[in-house]
Amino acid sequence: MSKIKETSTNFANKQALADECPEAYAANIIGGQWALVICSWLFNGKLRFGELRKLLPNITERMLTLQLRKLEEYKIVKRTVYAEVPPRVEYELTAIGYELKPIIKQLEEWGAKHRELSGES
Amino acid sequence: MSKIKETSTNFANKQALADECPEAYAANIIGGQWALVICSWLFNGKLRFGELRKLLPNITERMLTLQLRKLEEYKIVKRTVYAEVPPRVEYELTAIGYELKPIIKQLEEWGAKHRELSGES
DNA sequence: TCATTTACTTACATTTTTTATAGTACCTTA
DNA sequence: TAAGGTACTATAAAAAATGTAAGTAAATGA
Repeated sequence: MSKIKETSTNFANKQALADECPEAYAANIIGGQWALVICSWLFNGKLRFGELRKLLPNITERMLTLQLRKLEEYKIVKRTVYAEVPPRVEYELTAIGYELKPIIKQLEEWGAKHRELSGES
Repeated sequence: MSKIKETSTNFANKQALADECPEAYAANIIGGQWALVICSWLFNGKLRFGELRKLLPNITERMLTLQLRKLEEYKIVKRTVYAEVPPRVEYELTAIGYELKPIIKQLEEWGAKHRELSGES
């Protein structure tokens, strides 16, 4: 787990910003490299660790683990472990996680539009 | 300007993700530590460099410059330099930049709600 | 006994982002 | 002549994020 240095200026700045600005608070949570994309896939329903890995071809197991752990910590996803061998672990969005759907959808639309504009100029 | 190493795996991953997922594309653009907050302030109208610096008490001049340059590069903000001494530079959102407003507003609402949930449990 | 499967974990290396500190140019005003 | 204000730039360092490679446990089937 990537430990954050709680004495760093960066940590203090993030805290202060998040305290004042809910959008910065939100960005800290969903801001990793893969978090939004993981959520996007989970909007369609539960997925196993291995399934997610296949859907995100370039992600390493380490990064997938880290991102899922972070999302779990913030209660965006729920992790269910089945006592089987080989192990089976399923990930699904929580209620608050699912509420990201319209936001991500809008972000997608904005991104597509922005790319179009940039491509033309 | 922070140069990106175009031979790194990280660069390739970001590219590939952004190509396929508009939300990842968007996240790359507005994903910096201060970008969203800068945009938030600019929704209310033009601001000078020094005004932004005062509104973001902990930001360094370097970071503010970097973030503004990035936002300018992606046509989110427009930079206007007045040929005066001492210099005056104004920043304002472009049309596509302004279209982030509803998204950021929703993010704020989501963030506030998430924080509330986390505080209670 | 041995390989197989799955979801990790660990140690380490590299890359990217953020912070720190000290400058600079320019004209105006004192 | 000197100080002051504005929006920066240069350089270095610290911190954070991401990537690489290898290893682990535990039951099952061969």
